[in-house]
Amino acid sequence: MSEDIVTPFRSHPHNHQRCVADAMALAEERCGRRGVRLTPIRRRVLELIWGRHEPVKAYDLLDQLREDHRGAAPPTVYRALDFLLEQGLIHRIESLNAYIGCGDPSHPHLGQFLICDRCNAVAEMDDSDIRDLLARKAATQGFHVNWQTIEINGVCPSCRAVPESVSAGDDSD
Amino acid sequence: MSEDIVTPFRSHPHNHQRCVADAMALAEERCGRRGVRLTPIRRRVLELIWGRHEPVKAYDLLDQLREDHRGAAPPTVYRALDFLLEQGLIHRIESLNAYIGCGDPSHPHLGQFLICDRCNAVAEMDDSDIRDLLARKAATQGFHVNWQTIEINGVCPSCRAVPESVSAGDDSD
DNA sequence: CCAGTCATGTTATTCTGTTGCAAATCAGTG
DNA sequence: CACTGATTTGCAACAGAATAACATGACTGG
Ligand SMILES: [Zn+2]
Ligand SMILES: [Zn+2]
Ligand SMILES: [Zn+2]
Ligand SMILES: [Zn+2]
Repeated sequence: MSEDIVTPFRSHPHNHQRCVADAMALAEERCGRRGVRLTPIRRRVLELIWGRHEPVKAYDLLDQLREDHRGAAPPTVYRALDFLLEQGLIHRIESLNAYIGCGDPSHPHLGQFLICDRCNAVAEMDDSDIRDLLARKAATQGFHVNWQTIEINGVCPSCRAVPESVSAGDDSD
Repeated sequence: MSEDIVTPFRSHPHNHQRCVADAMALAEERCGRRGVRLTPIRRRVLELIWGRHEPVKAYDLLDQLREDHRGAAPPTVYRALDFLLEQGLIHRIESLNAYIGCGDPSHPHLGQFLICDRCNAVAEMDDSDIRDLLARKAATQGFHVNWQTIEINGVCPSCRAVPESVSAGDDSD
């Protein structure tokens, strides 16, 4: 199947405790298998990212990190983020300068992201149709693709079901 | 035709003087028609962006701007950039924090960008197949699309024709 | 001329991310 | 254990990207 919804919109409340726990377990396992170290700082940052189901900013992470890790500085969090990105455990959302947990770190991939402008929810897809179409279109230009950044902004299902004004941000444009 | 190459890779050297002049003329015309003012600062910034056929950084623009416009400050250039973005005369490349001239400002559009990691060349597409596929895929998630950021990194045709080491950046990964 | 809008000047600040080097920790080795 | 080399962290400074806030100037239309 071409369409792989890695992280859907969390419309119905889910067991988030478990959701995070699963993600952490996957991460542990993956790092073990790869022979890289998911150190306490890295683990904590990943936890903080998963804690919200939204894109998280580096300096927000830093603030939270400082609460129980006195002496944390920008490099602390950026190094952890670099590690997590390398291991495919998180993704960076370029258009937001923010980071989000990867819903399927079992194989490395670039995701395609649906970003709700009202509630900040993000769904991750990993759709081969999209990947392939872009690669094909690029090829017609003689271009060889190494990396794709696909970020789609709009309104998620939950927010569409709601009168404009209720959700976060008064964008009565 | 679905495939619209707005700005192709400039493989053969082209008449860049004219290329810029045309772009400026289009911009003048478009602003006139829209009843907005392409002031000297805005015009200069657009010129500077077109001067290179690459993504240009805001602070590089600022430096250049200062050469003949003493007293230019960050807001000077960011305000000009905002204006040019609004008028669809330039695009912002999110993954680079950089700006590039739009090859077809005649109608407003989001572009899809092919970015060469070796030589920094960028080609702009505005391909309805891509746009539509993404909209369709988003729709299957109940998502309504307002905006798309499509940035594809890789190697452009000219650079593919050249042994790795010659071009900028030693990425013998 | 006056008021209103748009554009610019100016200063400071915030947010985002990196560099460089020293200290600590860890894994393997004899 | 002690020695070594690699990885990770601590720390201080800095660079780069963007915005806030408020004053000033310039171009409208009456
Ligand atoms: Zn969850
Ligand atoms: Zn993912
Ligand atoms: Zn364009
Ligand atoms: Zn190239």
